[in-house]
Amino acid sequence: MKIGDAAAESNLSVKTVRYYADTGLVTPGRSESGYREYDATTVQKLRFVARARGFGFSVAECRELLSLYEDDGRASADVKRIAEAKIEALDRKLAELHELRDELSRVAMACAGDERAQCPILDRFAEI
Amino acid sequence: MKIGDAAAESNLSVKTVRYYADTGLVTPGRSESGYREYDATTVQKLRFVARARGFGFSVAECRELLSLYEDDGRASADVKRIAEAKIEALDRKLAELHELRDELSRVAMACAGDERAQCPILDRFAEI
DNA sequence: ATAGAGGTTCCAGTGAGGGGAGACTTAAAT
DNA sequence: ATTTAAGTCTCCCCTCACTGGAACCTCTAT
Repeated sequence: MKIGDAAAESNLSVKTVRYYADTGLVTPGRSESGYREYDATTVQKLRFVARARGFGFSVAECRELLSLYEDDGRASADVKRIAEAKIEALDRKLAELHELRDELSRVAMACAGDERAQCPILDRFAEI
Repeated sequence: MKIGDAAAESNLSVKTVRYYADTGLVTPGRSESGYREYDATTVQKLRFVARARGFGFSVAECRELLSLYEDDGRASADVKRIAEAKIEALDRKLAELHELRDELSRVAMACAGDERAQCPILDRFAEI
């Protein structure tokens, strides 16, 4: 199957699928005329990567997960370690964003939001 | 004051301060020899931007906030609107990350994490 | 006089693609 | 059989907010 169908079947854009081939994440064949040719296995890998990306894994992490996926001799512990590191990273990010959100919310609440110039939000950013 | 001191006083890197000058976010003067010259007002603007960036605002948003900060005739409503839009964006991001975190956590919990190949995490990504 | 610290410009790269040009191939409609 | 439309190819520039480095210049201290 050609790239357009492979993209549709994996819920990725054609540009993204081409990018994944360019960076060696998947290796489609080539037709005589030079078109990339995707077989079922390769499309399945694309889908795998699309889902892992959706879970917040970087392309580099997807590469690692994909090689474990392809490795019959893998240990599930290796996969779990990657997932747990990602969960911890998500927790850190969540805590940071939450704190930001709360302080911004506090400051915004104190702002009258009228036609006057006085503004606690700007004051907070300008704080000496 | 020269760029190194301005950077130190605003908790930014020299590279960042130069970038902000290149993109017109702040406009330092120039000494005869060509060095950027930062006065107190300009350093204060750098500090303002550094804090706003720390709150998650993009440089473009900082530009907008900075122009309100400099505008004596501003209405605090304009600032509040920007802040509330950012809070809503943060809420959306938080909800998304939280959902991700929880599902990843559920899936990881189901993984034995041993030397066997069977892995619910990979299964989840490979799901048909 | 010279060493070193700090300044200048410009170029390249990051992650993960998106947009578009110009050339080519393929599939469908006439 | 021909034409047209859609799809694909490579290539290059753009994003965001910087960071790193090279080559060169200026200032200060010894």
